Amino acid sequence: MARAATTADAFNAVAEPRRRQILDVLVGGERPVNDLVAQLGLAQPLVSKHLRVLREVGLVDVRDEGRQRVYRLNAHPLKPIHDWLQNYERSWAQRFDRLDVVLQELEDQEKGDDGGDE
Amino acid sequence: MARAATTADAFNAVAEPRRRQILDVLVGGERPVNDLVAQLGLAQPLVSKHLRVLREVGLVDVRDEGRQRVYRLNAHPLKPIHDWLQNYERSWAQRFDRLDVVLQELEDQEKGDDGGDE
DNA sequence: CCATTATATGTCCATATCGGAATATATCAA
DNA sequence: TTGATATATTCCGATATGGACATATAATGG
Repeated sequence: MARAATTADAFNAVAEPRRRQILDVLVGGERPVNDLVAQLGLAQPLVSKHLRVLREVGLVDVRDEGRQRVYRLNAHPLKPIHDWLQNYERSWAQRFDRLDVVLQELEDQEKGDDGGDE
Repeated sequence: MARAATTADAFNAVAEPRRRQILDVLVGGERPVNDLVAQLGLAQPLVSKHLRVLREVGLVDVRDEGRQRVYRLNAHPLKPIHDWLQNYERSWAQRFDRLDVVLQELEDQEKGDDGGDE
């Protein structure tokens, strides 16, 4: 077996930076392919292929609008990623027990502070 | 160019399910490799290889403890993923404006319901 | 019908994957 | 030293990628 298909998962689909860029544009509202091509400065076939992957994972929907195809974001499949991350949120918010970090922490607290930990 | 290396990113590293499983175990505290092998039921070399990837991305730290190597979670590299997702959180929380979805929504509410969305 | 615009698909290549099997390395024990 | 235990690395094969380029499909306007 090789690496899981990019279409296997939102995890896999979103691992590709261009694909993330595409979604980032689509958060601003639906767009026809050429808009994406222009905004991202990528070759049109590339964009189409990335859109295919996103579509297969359900991250975008398409609508035919005359000779254009308008793509629209559907963020739902991202939720599992978010959910998975929840377990770890505390881990990067919380201080580590490595000595240097702990010292930093103490220093910060001594300094008066204006916010507890978030 | 082929697909980005798994070690390129936390995004890429975490796209692999087993790697996520490993991290999921490590949230519970540091573990030597064999513990992971046992808990995950994977071949030892496989686990070692996945751990290498996680190490290269900085998601785990290692400590030598006698003849064992104890791995410890470092969730920091996951933060970029979380940050990226923030833009989309509203998108799956909010209701969509597609007619069918809206109707569904109304229906569900009328029905009293015993399960929201998953 | 033909040309043009908008998008999708197919072919090719270099690259890197995950997993399995075998083996290397390292530490401890007798 | 020899052996056992714990972990890492190497070699292999099947697979699929992203990108470049060429081409197919589809809709629109003469």
